[in-house]
Amino acid sequence: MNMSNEIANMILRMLEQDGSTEIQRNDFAQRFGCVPSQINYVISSRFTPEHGYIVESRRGGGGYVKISRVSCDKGTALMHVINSIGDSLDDNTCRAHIKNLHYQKLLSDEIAAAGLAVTSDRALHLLEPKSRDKIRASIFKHILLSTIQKGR
Amino acid sequence: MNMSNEIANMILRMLEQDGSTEIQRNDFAQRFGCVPSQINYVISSRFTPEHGYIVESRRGGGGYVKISRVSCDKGTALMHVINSIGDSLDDNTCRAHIKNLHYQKLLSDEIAAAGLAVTSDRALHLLEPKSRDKIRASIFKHILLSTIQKGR
DNA sequence: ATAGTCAAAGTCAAACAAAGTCAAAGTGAG
DNA sequence: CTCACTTTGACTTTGTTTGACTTTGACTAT
Repeated sequence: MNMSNEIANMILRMLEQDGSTEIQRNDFAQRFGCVPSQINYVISSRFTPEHGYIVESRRGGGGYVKISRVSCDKGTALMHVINSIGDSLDDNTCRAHIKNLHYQKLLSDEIAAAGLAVTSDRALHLLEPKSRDKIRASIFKHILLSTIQKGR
Repeated sequence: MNMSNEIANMILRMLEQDGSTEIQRNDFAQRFGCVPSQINYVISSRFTPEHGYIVESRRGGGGYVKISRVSCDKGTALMHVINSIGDSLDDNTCRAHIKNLHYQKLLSDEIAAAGLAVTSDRALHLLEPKSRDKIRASIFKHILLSTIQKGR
């Protein structure tokens, strides 16, 4: 078993408690006898939004990395949508997704409106069409994820 | 938890009463076992106008530092924020805006979370830092606008 | 009034403490 | 042998802590 997997397993075990942990990147790395940036590697290869996790962090003294699993009830449906989206998403397809999810009551009026506003070609008009679709995909995934967060 | 956070929490607790407190910088620092200028650091990193606070102070004998929370009324407040933003907006400033608006109840939990998600460096990581801030500004304005739309 | 003294608060930069990025080098399954 | 995945480390960026030095205001003695 390679180290990245061991680290990922450790994180997974810690998540079992309440679906969220906070780690100190450097300490953590030391416990595993690896270089700190390996933690970043593990996170970015295994704890992405596509995998169903949200990661927040802070640098500087008393910094941390917090990993949380997004809980799945209506969440699963949204996760399916997220997973169905590649790394690029055009305006029309995006609107269709939002309207559909809204129709299915998986998105509130407010979030649906915000989602449309924020992924519109209008909001992204500064970008070249090609990167526009990439960014749109990223933004759209993030807004969906944010509605899955436990509690909301 | 680092010291700056503890100090900030203390101030926050004191603010809970009536939205305003007065402290003695040196005494305060001593209670926390830190150097007085750390209080300035905490204030200037966490109690800025952008965070929704105003700070007044006086030097000399019997000096003080007074921190108060400011409040506002909706649509106009949001428009002010929108207008105050140029064509570029960094992640920290953006987060501060959102948290402040959320705290002032001008943004719902859900929209605040979505706003954070969608404007995060994480969501925009594909972009070069420079265009990132431009797009963030655009996205942020659009999401605020979407919440002003009549009805919501 | 005026100068002098002391008690605040303010400024600024250096030192320190995290986390993030990126690309080069290593590894192993097919 | 090759390609994807992993490991490593030098360098960057962000956030915190500390302390030496400055400014301001109130009070006191002349």
